[in-house]
Amino acid sequence: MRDRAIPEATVGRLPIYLRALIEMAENGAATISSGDLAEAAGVNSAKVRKDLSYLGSYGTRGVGYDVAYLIHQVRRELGLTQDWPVLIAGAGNLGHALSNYKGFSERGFRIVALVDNAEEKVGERVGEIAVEHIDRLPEIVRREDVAIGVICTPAGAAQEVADRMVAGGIRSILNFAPAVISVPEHVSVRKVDLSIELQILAYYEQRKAVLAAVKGGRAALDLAPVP
Amino acid sequence: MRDRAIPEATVGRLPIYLRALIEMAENGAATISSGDLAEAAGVNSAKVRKDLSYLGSYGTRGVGYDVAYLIHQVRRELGLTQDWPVLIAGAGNLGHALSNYKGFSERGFRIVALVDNAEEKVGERVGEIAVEHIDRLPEIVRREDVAIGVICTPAGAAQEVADRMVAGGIRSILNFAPAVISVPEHVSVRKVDLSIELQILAYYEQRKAVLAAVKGGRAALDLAPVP
DNA sequence: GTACCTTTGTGCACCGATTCACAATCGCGC
DNA sequence: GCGCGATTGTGAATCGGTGCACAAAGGTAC
Repeated sequence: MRDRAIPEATVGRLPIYLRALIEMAENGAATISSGDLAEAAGVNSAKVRKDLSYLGSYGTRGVGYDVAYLIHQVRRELGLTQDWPVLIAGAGNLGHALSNYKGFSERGFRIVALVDNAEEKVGERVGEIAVEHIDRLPEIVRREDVAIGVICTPAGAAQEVADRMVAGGIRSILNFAPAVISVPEHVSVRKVDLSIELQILAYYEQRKAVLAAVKGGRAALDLAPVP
Repeated sequence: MRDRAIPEATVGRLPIYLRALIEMAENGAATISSGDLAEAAGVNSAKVRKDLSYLGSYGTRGVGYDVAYLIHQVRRELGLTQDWPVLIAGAGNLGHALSNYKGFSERGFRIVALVDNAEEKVGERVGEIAVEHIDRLPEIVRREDVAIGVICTPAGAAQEVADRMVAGGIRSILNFAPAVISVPEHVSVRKVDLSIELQILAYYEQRKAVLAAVKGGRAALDLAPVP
């Protein structure tokens, strides 16, 4: 288990473990068992152990994992030992909120620029930084060595902004616009669609209502006629 | 294929198809093939067909799917034929941004209340609504028949807010706080963690750098010593 | 009415991820 | 230094999801 390439699903959970571990450390815990970490992360313990085993054998049988050491290893694996300069495109509601979001800076993501295509927004101050025009994107990317871009524009502008980010040299994109964007092979994209999450909840909510109706009697006829 | 229970992965894609279909409809398309829909949604066509087959056989061989009819069916399946009143807890940056977010109302999610525990925020106007105190949550939920709650508080407050939501009668929660929350069996939870997404991008970004270094020569020694 | 073209719906093989279950291993107390 | 209780690390079974590939079926042109 000592080569590279961690399963995608595991990569998605490492940040959760990391958060839990940091909390443990703050509470003064020196070691933690897979069971306790699993509880804190909301998964089962076998998964925790298998996930952590991809990083190496850092646990001690009969004892658990050294919290501080494990934090270090997870950070290293995730690439969080360095600072990541981030550029946000779109100075609307969401762009503003993300620019001010403490959770980013706390984890080593430094918002170095907020760009927009609207002239009237340029110069507006948002927290520490001022909105710049999107035309200056390539220059900013070069100056600050930005690798990660965040798209907070309306859906219609998303693809064009993505293209400009890629042309400017950005290699990873987090897309909040409700649109599918396409990028070259070498660029990573992740998307967060706020309304999709609500739609998924609506589906299960509706399902609960339907099931309750069925269980309640009459409507069961629709599915399985009583003999 | 005519019983209930759609695979989770499919449920997650239906909103994407829906968005693409609505765009098609606006562009005047009457029918669409699985191939075209796949392209618009960024998946492959077999997946589209299989996903849609869970809703029923709504396509016509040799032709494709009727756009308007398919929109109706997807909406019905997702439970979007009705309006969903939504309550947001936490009037910080993110709470404000989400309250104003057009994407919610466009899809039938009506923000009926924004609550916070800070007295000084109560009364503050955000778009159409005014911030109310979280103590009034149960009353609001009853009055507006709220089923869905959104948590936009700091991590420390998330569990307590979730508990209050559940106690107040909310049955689905979308959690933006970077914390794992636990709720009773009958409550659905989905979480969106903004900084986790960036951490995942950081991982792949770092990996690309490592791989490039390896390919570039020297560093390959770390992994596979040249004989 | 028939032949051809297109596109759906789905059986099947495959793949990654999850979970179980247990041997291997550690620390500790005596 | 030995035995016991705790906990890891991982094979193996299983599960859900993906994608290929093709038969079934509708539309169209002549």
